Amino acid sequence: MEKTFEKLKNELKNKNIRLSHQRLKVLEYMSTHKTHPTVDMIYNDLQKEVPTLSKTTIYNTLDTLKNAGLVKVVTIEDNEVRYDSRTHEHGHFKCVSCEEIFDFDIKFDSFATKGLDNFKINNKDVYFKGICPDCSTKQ
Amino acid sequence: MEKTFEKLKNELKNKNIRLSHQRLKVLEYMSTHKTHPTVDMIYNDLQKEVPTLSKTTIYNTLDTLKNAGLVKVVTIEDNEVRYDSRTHEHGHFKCVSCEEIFDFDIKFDSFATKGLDNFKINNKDVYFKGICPDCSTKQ
DNA sequence: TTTCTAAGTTGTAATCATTACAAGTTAATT
DNA sequence: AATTAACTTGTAATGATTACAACTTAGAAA
Repeated sequence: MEKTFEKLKNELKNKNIRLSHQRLKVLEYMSTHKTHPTVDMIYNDLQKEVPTLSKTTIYNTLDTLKNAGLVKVVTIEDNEVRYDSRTHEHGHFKCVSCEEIFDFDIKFDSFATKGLDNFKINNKDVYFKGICPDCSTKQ
Repeated sequence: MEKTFEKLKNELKNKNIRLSHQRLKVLEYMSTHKTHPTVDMIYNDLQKEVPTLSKTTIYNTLDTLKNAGLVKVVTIEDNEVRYDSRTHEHGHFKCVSCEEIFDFDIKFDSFATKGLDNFKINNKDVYFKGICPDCSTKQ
């Protein structure tokens, strides 16, 4: 069940976050591009529509959206930060060949963990790396 | 079953990686400090023993050790990279209050995943965030 | 042991992502 | 339409990581 741009817009309104032109553009971009983009990808794409857009604004906006729970940060590699607007629980798989990031379903409750009694868990991330089917057959 | 420094040293030898003084110092540090240190922490601590040590060497060495499978990179936050010499399968929990990273046992096979048929998985990372028991009681 | 050399180390400089900041602009309330 | 706190922008500062060239060394060979 994906959230539409309109729904996301309402969520911002409800949280008293101003609906600036730039913010809405970034939000719309995130809701239509499920590619786990980097700041640079967002910047390069959106600049075509909004030439005055600043990269600082994208950083600020993503931070705002992150705090509002509308986007998630994906740190699957140590040298790039990606953003994800799918906020339901799922895992991330990065193909080390084509660099694409795939979402996959995962039941966090199914984890058999030991040694976390009395730990308050607020956030769970599951990152896999390997080769995607397309890249496997190409080799 | 933790690997001793001697065992790690042999693993380097077997992989034809030269046993330079600096490399052995970093390796020894990693095998005795299970704190998931950053490059800076390693640098600051080791400089006391090896004053001429360069930060570049630490980056190079950690990269070598990573490729040799003797250390793992932990990217639980988007603004710091940590290193781990425990290479058996386990998860990482970061306390957002005291910033400490805890290891926990987890059976990767217990994951119920959907949508990863035909994906070759080479690497799995599980990152949790929250509050550790000590910080919970202090509040 | 001594010699030799490919590989490793070092310090400096370059790069790249992110953040700080001050001046100008705007959403949205009155 | 006026007001103002919040937002945006461009530039500059910061901080982590990488590139590179000169120097040093581990370890093989003689």
